[in-house]
Amino acid sequence: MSSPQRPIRADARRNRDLIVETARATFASRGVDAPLDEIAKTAGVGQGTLYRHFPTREDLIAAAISDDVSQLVQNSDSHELPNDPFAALGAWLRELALFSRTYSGLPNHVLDASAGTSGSFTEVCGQLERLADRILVRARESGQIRADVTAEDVFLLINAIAWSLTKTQGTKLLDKHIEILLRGISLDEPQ
Amino acid sequence: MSSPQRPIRADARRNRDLIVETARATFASRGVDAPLDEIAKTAGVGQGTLYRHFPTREDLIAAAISDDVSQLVQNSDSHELPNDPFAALGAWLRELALFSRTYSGLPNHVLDASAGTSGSFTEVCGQLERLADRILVRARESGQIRADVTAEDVFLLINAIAWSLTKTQGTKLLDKHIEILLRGISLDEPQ
DNA sequence: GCATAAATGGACATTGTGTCCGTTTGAGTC
DNA sequence: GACTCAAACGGACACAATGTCCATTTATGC
Repeated sequence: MSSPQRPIRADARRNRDLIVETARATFASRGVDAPLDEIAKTAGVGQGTLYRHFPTREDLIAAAISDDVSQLVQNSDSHELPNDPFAALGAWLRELALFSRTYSGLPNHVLDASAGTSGSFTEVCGQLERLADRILVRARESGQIRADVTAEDVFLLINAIAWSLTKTQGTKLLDKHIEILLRGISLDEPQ
Repeated sequence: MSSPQRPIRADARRNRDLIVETARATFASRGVDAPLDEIAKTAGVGQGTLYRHFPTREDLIAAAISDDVSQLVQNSDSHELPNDPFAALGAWLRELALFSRTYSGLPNHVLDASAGTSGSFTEVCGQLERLADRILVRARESGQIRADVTAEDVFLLINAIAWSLTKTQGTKLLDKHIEILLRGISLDEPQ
């Protein structure tokens, strides 16, 4: 269909990478709602350049977290090795929540992205959602999860939990709330 | 300690009430993050007037939702009549979540307020949190709730659920997620 | 009526977003 | 190596929202 008429220019590629790298650092330290002009300035490019490469903030977020998400997808494989799909689900949910924390404010955008139908950020979230579905289905097939609980439910709930604890230190509450969630969606009492 | 040196002036009181009433309507229709200058303009007062009465947005939100919260507190009494504290908890959580929905964006501020230590909005949230505690304790005493689950947990979780469904129509998902929460915090399987 | 402090309201400074457009520059061509 | 031209650049600008400041107005007690 649409073949790249011309290869991307070297300086453009360089600037793009520089912006993404700067955004990653800035988002990690100041949250994903950090001023974009500050990122542009730190990267040493004009605002126009930043906005041409990433028309919306979420496009930039998508580019910034893309590597982390890939990592998350890979890690899920290692969780699936042990033959306890339920435990694998719990471990992965925990990892997802901890990741959310790395970039403060992220859950807000994840929620927005679920509503949207296109865009690179929605794409990245879709990856995670599909992965959640795979892991959930496996746990359900092994008879540990209620049949009426969908991946959408679990994804919404874990994102909500991550959101409500973005300003909380430590993992005590997080672990507790994940455990409550798991108990709520499990088929029979885990005890 | 601090006696009111002078009674509040009549025009000030009138303007204050006008602002609150306008804010209620605006917050209900456009969410609690609606521009404050728009509220001032709609109320027919200057921005300075609005900001003197309500130095922060959350002060204004507190004033706007104060009546609703009182209503919520009163309703809880009627829920407590039936001798099933667990069901009463569920009914009240549902009502709280539905209330959150009335003012889109509210859960964000509720979360912020939990961190803060003063301010009228924190005050209002405190009312709700104490109420949650009372209802939870009653359910726990009747042996239906896990001992390690606190009112803070429940308040955080119901707020998180309400947050994640602010843009969702209907109550299907909401009811489902509340049910998952209840199951997660219950002592033995409700089935 | 008059004095006075409270209350007013809109101009202003500030911060962040996103667009526009004159200028610069990289990459093929001769 | 000079030339061309579209791609890329960057910062000025328009816009939106927040919160402050202060000259003016007004309600209230005397």
